Amino acid sequence: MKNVVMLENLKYFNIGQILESGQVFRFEKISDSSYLLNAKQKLIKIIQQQDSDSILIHNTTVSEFDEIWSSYLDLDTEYKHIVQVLSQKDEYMAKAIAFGEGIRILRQDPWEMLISFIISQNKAIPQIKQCIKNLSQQFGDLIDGYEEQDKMYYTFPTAKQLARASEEALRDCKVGFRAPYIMDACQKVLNEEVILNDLYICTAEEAKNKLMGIKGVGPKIADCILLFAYSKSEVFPTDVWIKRVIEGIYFKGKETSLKVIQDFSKQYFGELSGYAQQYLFFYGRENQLFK
DNA sequence: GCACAGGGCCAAT
DNA sequence: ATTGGCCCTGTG
Repeated sequence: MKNVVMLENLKYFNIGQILESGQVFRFEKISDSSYLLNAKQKLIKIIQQQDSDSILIHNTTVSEFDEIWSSYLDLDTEYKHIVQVLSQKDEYMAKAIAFGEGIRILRQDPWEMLISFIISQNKAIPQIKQCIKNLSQQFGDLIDGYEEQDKMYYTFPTAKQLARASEEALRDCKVGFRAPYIMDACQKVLNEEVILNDLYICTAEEAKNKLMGIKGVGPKIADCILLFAYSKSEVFPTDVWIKRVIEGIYFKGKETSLKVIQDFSKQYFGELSGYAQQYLFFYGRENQLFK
C-alpha cells in the first residue's frame, strides 16, 4: 500500500496503552483500534486490532519509519527484560504489568515535553490536551497534506514561535497562571541559558537541576521531562496518582512523604523506576485504584 | 448552585 | 520545613 508501513511480530506494544498512559498529549482516539498521532511535525494514523502483534502506520514511508518512528516508538528497547525483572518484584507489580504489558515509553521532543508538563500542573489530562491544542493552533504551523475528518492539525510551536506570544495571548489559550512560566522557558531556551539538546548526555541529576532553573519546573515536572524526552529511566515522577498507588501498595495506605517515596523507588526499582512508574500509573488510573 | 480537585509550584511564613 | 493560593474547567 502507498504511504503505509506495516510492522509484524511486535511484542510488548499496544498503541492504546502507550498513548493513554499519560505521557503524550497530542493524539486522538478514532476507534478502539485506531489512533491519530501528531508528533515530529507530522501526523500519522496507527492501526492495531485488539490483541494483534502487528500494526499499520498510515501517512509514512519505510525510510521515514526507520529515520523517525522506530526511535520515537522506542522499538529498540528490550521490554522482555524489563517486564521479566519488574514482574518478579511482587504480585502488585506483576498485576500492573499484566494489565499494561503493551506500554512503551516514547522518546518525545524535549521542548514539547518541557512546555507540556509546565502546563500539566494542577490540571486534568483533557484540559492539558486542550491547552496544547490551543497553543499549537495559535503559534504552530499548519500540517498540510493530511485530511482527517475535515479538521486542521498544527505542529507544536518552537521556542521562537512561542516567544512571540504575549502573556495575554498565552492566557487566551487557557494556560492561566502558567503563562509567565512558559515565557520564562522561551527566554531561557532562546538565550541558551538552558540548552535542551545538551541534556541527553548529562546525568539525570545534572539535567534535573538545569531544568528546575526554569520557572514552574519543580521536581515532578523535571522528572517527567527526563523520562519522556530523555529516556532517563532511573527517575520516578511522583504525582498524586502514583503517590496514592505507592502508599496503598507499599506503605499500608499511610500518608508518605515525597522523599520517602523517591528513596523507596530508587532502592526497589533502581534503573527501572521510570518503567515501574508507567505500569503502576496506568494500572492505578485506569482502574481508579486507591482513590 | 457551589464546592472541589485536577500528572504542582511559587512565595511567604 | 510547611502552607495558602493559583487560572480554569469538569464533576458531584
